Amino acid sequence: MTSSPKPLAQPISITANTLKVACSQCNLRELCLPLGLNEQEMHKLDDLVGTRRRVKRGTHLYRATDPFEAIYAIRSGFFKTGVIAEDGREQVTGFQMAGEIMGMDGIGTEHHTCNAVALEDSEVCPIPFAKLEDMSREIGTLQHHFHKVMSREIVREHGVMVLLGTMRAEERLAAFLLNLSQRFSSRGYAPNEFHLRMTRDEIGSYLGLKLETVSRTFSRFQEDGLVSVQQKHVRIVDPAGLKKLMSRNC
Amino acid sequence: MTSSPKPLAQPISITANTLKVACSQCNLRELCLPLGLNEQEMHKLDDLVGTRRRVKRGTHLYRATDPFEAIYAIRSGFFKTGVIAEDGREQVTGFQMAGEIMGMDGIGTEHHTCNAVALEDSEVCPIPFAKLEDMSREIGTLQHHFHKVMSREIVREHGVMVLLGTMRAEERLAAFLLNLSQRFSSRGYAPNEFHLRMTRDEIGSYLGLKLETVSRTFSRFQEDGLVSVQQKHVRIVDPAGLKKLMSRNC
DNA sequence: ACCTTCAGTTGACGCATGTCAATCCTCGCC
DNA sequence: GGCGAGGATTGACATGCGTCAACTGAAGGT
Repeated sequence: MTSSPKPLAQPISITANTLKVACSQCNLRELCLPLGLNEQEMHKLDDLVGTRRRVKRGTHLYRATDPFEAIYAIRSGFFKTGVIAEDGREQVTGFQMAGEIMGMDGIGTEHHTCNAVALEDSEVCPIPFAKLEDMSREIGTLQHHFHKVMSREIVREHGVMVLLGTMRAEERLAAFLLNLSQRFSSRGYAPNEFHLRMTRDEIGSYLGLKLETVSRTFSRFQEDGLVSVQQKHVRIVDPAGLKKLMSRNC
Repeated sequence: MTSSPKPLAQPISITANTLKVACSQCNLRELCLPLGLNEQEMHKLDDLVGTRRRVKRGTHLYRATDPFEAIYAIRSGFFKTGVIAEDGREQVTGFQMAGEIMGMDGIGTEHHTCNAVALEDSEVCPIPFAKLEDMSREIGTLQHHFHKVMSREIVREHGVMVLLGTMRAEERLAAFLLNLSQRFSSRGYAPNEFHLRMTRDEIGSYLGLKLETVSRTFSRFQEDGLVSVQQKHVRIVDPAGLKKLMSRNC
């Protein structure tokens, strides 16, 4: 159903039975924390990253209030992060895929402030944060790149604020699909055909909509020939049409 | 009209005619970047921070696409930050006051991604970012505190996402007022009486509402005896009532 | 002090999205 | 292979907020 991954630049095969895989050998390194490091620096990073941790679908990688010790690079799989307000309302704050970094919300308060849940069986590389700071003091490239990663998270959230603050349902869903498409694409997957890992309810929470509205909007897109949807399987038929939809009504 | 500032802990008088004022002498240091540094480290930081820059009301501190060179600590005044989507829609992403740090959105792309506009005559302390990274490699405390500042920005934005994604107009405005109240309070100003520096339109943009809705909601709060509003002057009459409003209807 | 301009308030009305409910579809499990 | 449960779809109806418009009030400049 889902398209198979195409290799990224310089693919490197990994022996299947080693749980600990070095950054220097990881085919995600161009998307992940090691970006920009030279050979020697990358090997130092290998020592930093802990052994990989499997997270089964539906289970938490961390929960709000857990003590903060590490950030996590996603080696494979798919996650959602979300916060729960005092009164119990839940808001999905993001969906994360391979090569992305999670857990930076915990630095400020020494404990996590979101929940992170695997939406499919996944693997993460824990990066003990105290050690990351130590190594950042030695390797300027690493320090700078980590700052970039955090900054981009801030900018990503600005984008979500624009979405939630100014867009109508159709525009929100179009923006969501195009964003997923772009991220799958940059990981070597087909940009226009993919499997949604999350439910309509989770999409709705992320987009500030009710699940019924998400479902109806998908149906409308299908009627209009923009996408073809069957449950969680999505094919973007008319990417340009989706883009145009987002810039109308200004 | 507005209450006068009460001194923070350990107030230190500043000679009025020096434009460059050291962090070590700044009465905002407990709120700002130097937090947690010892005497010696603080003096190093003094060399890092550039001369203060005045920003007149209504003018930009920086604009989206400006090359990124420094982050800014607000010495005095009040700012808004916002992004403009491709199609021209504007979304206010935050309001910043003394002691807060702005500009971290620019790290990831080497140029700023928001606009920052002074809502009253203000002063900022520019912190050249390359130098901050250099010094962070020497002073672990500074490095760690900077990471905390960025992390808290991420968490703050999560809060805005909850607001925009799940709250109704009344709840949004109540949350907004209580947030301002808390921040004024921690700067030594009266928590329950303050002057809004922004227009109804800017509040609306931040809260994902139209200015008419903001205005109507203020009026309703006044009828219900929660606040007393006259244009930009706000007095919170019943803080507990506002808080209760936010946790209803879950 | 007056005028101009911009911000804020208020009302009437419409629409997009939420709410409630019934039904259908899929997938995993026995 | 059939069954059960949860996810998804669709319809009918309700409502909160947006839109449009008129009016009021405050601030700033000459």
